[in-house]
Amino acid sequence: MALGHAIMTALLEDDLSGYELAKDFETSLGFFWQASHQQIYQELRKLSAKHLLSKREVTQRGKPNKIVYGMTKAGREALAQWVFSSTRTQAAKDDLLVKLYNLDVGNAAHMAGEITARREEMMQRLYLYEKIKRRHYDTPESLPTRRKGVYLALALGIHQGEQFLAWCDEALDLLATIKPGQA
Amino acid sequence: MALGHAIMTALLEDDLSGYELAKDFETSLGFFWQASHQQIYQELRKLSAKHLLSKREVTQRGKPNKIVYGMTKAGREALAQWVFSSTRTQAAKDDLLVKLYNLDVGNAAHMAGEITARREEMMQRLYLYEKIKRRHYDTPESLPTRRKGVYLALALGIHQGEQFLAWCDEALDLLATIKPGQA
DNA sequence: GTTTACTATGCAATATATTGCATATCAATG
DNA sequence: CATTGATATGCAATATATTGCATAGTAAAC
Repeated sequence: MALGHAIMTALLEDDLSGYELAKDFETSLGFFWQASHQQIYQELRKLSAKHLLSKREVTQRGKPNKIVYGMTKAGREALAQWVFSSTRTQAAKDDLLVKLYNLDVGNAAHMAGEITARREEMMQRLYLYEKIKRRHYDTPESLPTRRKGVYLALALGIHQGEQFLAWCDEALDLLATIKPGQA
Repeated sequence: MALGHAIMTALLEDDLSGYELAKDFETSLGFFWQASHQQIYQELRKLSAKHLLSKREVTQRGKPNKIVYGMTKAGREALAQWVFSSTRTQAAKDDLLVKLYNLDVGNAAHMAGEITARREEMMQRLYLYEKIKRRHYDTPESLPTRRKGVYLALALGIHQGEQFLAWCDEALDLLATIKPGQA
């Protein structure tokens, strides 16, 4: 139940409602673990049923009331223990790669278009990563321990992003050599 | 139904049984899309129910009979069309990154162990990738179109793998600075 | 003043994935 | 000769994820 652990991780420092969590997942931890609001709401209910999270309703003016979740002692313990479980590498399942296996003269231009779009997307994400890095994680050695971990996740995102850009360029070059009428 | 498309892609060149497909998925396409045999068998039945695959039973001596699947005309058309659908980037969901957000002095040594294991795994995979590349994809510009696509997938795997190794080294260096008794 | 966007949560149905188990034959290992 | 491993397929149950829809108030835009 990795989503549960991702949610608990996000709740380590702040108590949040499902809506706030869903927003959070679009940035920060969500860079590495995406989840829709439906998934988050369901998981929150499960986790609080297991007493890993506490819930309390917060009355609001002008807005619907929200249900704010927070970690319980049991939750903190379960999360801390989970870190010690061993997990294997998971292959990144990306449609783009399956599509590449289907490359032919007829779809080469479309593939180049998709790769260009991905490149653009990644550029924007990298810009954001770099901004966060410069602002909060400039001198990793002097960070408190937990933030060193966050820095490492960010560093992986940056490295992989940069390498992805380089790959896009290589791919676009090679795709450009594919002309209709060839084998 | 991306798994279905991955399966059809694997069946483009050869007709295969579920068992053979499951083996194939451990190498080649499976580098980029993992699936268990249960998933594959179920998906095969669905695809043949939709007439995207044909099935025939092959009697064997000394082994259980196998059911061999092959692409139908409808399957080839559906697959070719799917390539033109647009798909977004999916964040790689990796437990390791969520765990890193939970880094503290107590689990730093464990995290270093996991990263070392991942590094080792990746080294072996890279060795395999490089072997395949040298043997079959040495001069990408002169490959037939479809194999250019496979080459690009492989190139992405190699680039990302190499960058992952570099990240592991950085991570292990930083983790080594975490000593019990610090903040 | 009506449409759109944001806050906030949820149900229901379907699709996809994982885990555990079951069956059956043959070949090789110990 | 009993166990293990490879070949070959499958059911059932559960877990996880996606899609579409529903509700409901406020604020800002047009």
